[in-house]
Amino acid sequence: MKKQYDFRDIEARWQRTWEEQDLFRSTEEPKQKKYYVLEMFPYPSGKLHMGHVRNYSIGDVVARFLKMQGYNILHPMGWDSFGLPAENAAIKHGAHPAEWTTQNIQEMKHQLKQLGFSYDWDREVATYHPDYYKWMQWIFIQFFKRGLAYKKEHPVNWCPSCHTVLANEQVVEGQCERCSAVVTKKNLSQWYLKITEYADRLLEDLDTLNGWPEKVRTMQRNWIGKSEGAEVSFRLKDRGEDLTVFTTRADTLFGVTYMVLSPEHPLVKPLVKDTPYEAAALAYIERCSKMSDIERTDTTNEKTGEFLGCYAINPVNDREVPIYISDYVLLDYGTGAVMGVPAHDQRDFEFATAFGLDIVPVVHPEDPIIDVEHLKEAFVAEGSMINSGSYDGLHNTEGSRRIIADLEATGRGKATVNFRLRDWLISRQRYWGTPIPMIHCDDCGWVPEKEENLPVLLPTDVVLTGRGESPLATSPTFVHTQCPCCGKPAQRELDTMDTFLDSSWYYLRYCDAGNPEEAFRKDRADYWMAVDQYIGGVEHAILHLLYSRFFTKVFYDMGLCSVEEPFTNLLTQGMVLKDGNKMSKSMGNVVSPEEIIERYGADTARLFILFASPPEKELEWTDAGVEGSFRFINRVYRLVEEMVGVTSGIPLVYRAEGSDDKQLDYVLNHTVKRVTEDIKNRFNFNTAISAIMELVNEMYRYKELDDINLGLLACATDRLVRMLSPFIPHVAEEMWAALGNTDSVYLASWPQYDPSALVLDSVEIVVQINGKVRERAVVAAGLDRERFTEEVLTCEPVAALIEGKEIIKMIAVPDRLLNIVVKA
RNA sequence: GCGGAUGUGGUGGAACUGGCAGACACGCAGGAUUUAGGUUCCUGUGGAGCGAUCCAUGUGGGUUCGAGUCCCACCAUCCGCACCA
Repeated sequence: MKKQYDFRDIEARWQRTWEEQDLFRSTEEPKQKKYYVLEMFPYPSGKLHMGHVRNYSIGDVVARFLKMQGYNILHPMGWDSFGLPAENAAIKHGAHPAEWTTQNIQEMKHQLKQLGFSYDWDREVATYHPDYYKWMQWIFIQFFKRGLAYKKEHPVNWCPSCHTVLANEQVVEGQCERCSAVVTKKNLSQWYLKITEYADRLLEDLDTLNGWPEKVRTMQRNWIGKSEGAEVSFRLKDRGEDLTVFTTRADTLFGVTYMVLSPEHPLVKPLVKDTPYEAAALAYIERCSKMSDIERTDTTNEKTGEFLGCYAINPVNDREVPIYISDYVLLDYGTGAVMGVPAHDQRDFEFATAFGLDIVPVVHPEDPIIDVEHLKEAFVAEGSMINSGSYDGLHNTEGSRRIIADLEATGRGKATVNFRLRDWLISRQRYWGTPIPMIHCDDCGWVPEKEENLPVLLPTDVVLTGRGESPLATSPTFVHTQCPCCGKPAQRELDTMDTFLDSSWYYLRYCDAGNPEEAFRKDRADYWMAVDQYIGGVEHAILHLLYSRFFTKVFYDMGLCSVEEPFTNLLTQGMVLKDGNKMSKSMGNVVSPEEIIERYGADTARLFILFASPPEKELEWTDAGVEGSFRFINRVYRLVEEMVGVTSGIPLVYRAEGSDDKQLDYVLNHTVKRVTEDIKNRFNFNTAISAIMELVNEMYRYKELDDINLGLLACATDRLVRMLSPFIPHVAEEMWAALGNTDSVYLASWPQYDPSALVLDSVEIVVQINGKVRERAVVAAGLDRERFTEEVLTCEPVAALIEGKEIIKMIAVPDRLLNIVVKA
């Protein structure tokens, strides 16, 4: 151990040693309790940013701590390596996306190693590797075979100038981000996964995820958006067809005064064909199709629409109501059609007001202040039914039930459930993704590639221009193939998969990475799954986490794994800020991990990040704070360096004799207790570190005393280094070795505290008069309520305090306080 | 609009079950060491007041012997969803 803290030497040396010893390699040990720590794998965009460092520092503390607690740890890392940035870089610089990606992976892997994270690199996965996407394709085929993948027409954002499909993020204010042409819509046949079939389970099982933040669970609940109601069929006047609507308010059926269809509803054009209303309706539809989604869904818009010149007949009272189209009705929710009840729905109220339609109240409020006959806004609360024939007088929730039952009896309606969640559109008209392993044959339709032919390799002979529909179409070798069914000439699917598929099962691949025979062996997945602690940014609260849950449930149903939920505990870490703002190139406030590692070393970077803020909160980056963490490491280093000289050869046993010994003994054991609990129960690394700082301060005080107990000091030093090792592993390793240990501190056990050292002889307590602190007193610890009160009252200053006062009552909390309530 | 969170010194944050508000650190001030600066070590540091004391956890109420913590109302900021019938 050098006299000076030389982080460059220390960090490089120990990283090499760990690698040589294969220290972080994990294997299945059926007899040992396991713990799977997972951090969200990065997109290899170039270099690590501070958000990554924070994410992985948190995970590394958890992994190293639980390892020392005796768990068999799985702590893997990999690369979410398909995606648009690589493709864009390729178009821009002419390099192949694979080259760009591989280079970035190398760079970032190097940085991760520089930070000393305890990853089992033998289990590294990269989604762009054929060994990985082979199994991605296999999984897709299983979904297809189970009826969970299907094709459907869907409009995409289309830039008429670039002749290409744009992702939503590439559309800026309705214009192409590259050429500013006005973006239009184009219908393409695309693949979907039937996540809606799992909507109920995805919703219900959220209740079992107690280890998730409530915020994330709520976000998922809202995203799934279950609503219970009924479908009601209205007959179209003078036509044989029905118009079916979805409503959650069947109780308001008697208040229907009009109907609205979404402009894109398939019934609209037939209804107006060759009528005087056709021209206006088509013009309105045209206008809507040109609006961006943001414009169209702006709730502050005035309600617009067109009358279609026809009527629907209300099944409950045979009333004829006019039919409109309006953009406030969405095609892909419910049936794409709505019954208009202006009295009890604010949107309908606005529409009826704008078009001069009747407003018929059918629910009477309990609140007499509201005049239902002259509403200023829709009345949406509960009440009793009026103007509703035989249902009058019923409470509206009961009325709703009865109306639905009666509609079911006459075949005019049925109770249904609707979800906000839509099926997952997974087709991407991109190159850099997993090819969808499907083949179209004129005779057999869509058939999957034979499993023995997987992977369907991503062709390299494509031309990336950023133009055209699907880049794979430019490959001369890819498109044409034979039908796996009948052997006739057939064409391959030219789209690739949404990269969210790749990241929906990578945590399972880690359990059996590199297996050439299977996506993952069941017994291995069963040993490691579920992930005990998942850590990542809250930006993935909905999509990634929902898709992963969906995949796990499908795998469970297929018998591929035994858990229905992939992530038992979830920690969403806060953002890293600088000067109160998110670090970004445009703000010019980016602090790069590189420069911090270069200047202070990885241990300082990790310590600062963990100390400055609890993990779920935002973290404000400050140079002074980094400086402080660096100073603390130096302070510890000097202390241990001195201790190595003083306590070498001293056995780690002691008896605390005097009050100074007892004080250090107490602080030491108390620190072990606090640090253990702060890490294990709360992930409050900041308070764990501050507790260690207090121990260090105490040790500095103690070592200067005349009469010191070397066994105690040696023991304190040993515990100190163990406790620091999850946070600052390199320097801890250096100190650990200097203390005479030959195995890595990673393999050492986590210290235990001695409860008897925490029992104090006496305690300082507080004396309150009427709840205000008036005096302090020292009394024996561990007294019962009566003896405690007696002791305190006989203390001299306390006796003086209450002299001449009339005591009404006393509240005693032994070992803490005595509150004396006196007459004012 | 709906849902969720947050609000404590000059700053980051602590206070876990209602029981000494401000742990730990940053910053600042002073002292020691040093030729000097830096480093290191020590001391002090919420505000007002000479003082005993008083005032302080976004604001206003309430419950309680006692409230940063529990309840009600409000304000501010952030995040998510947003014409979902």
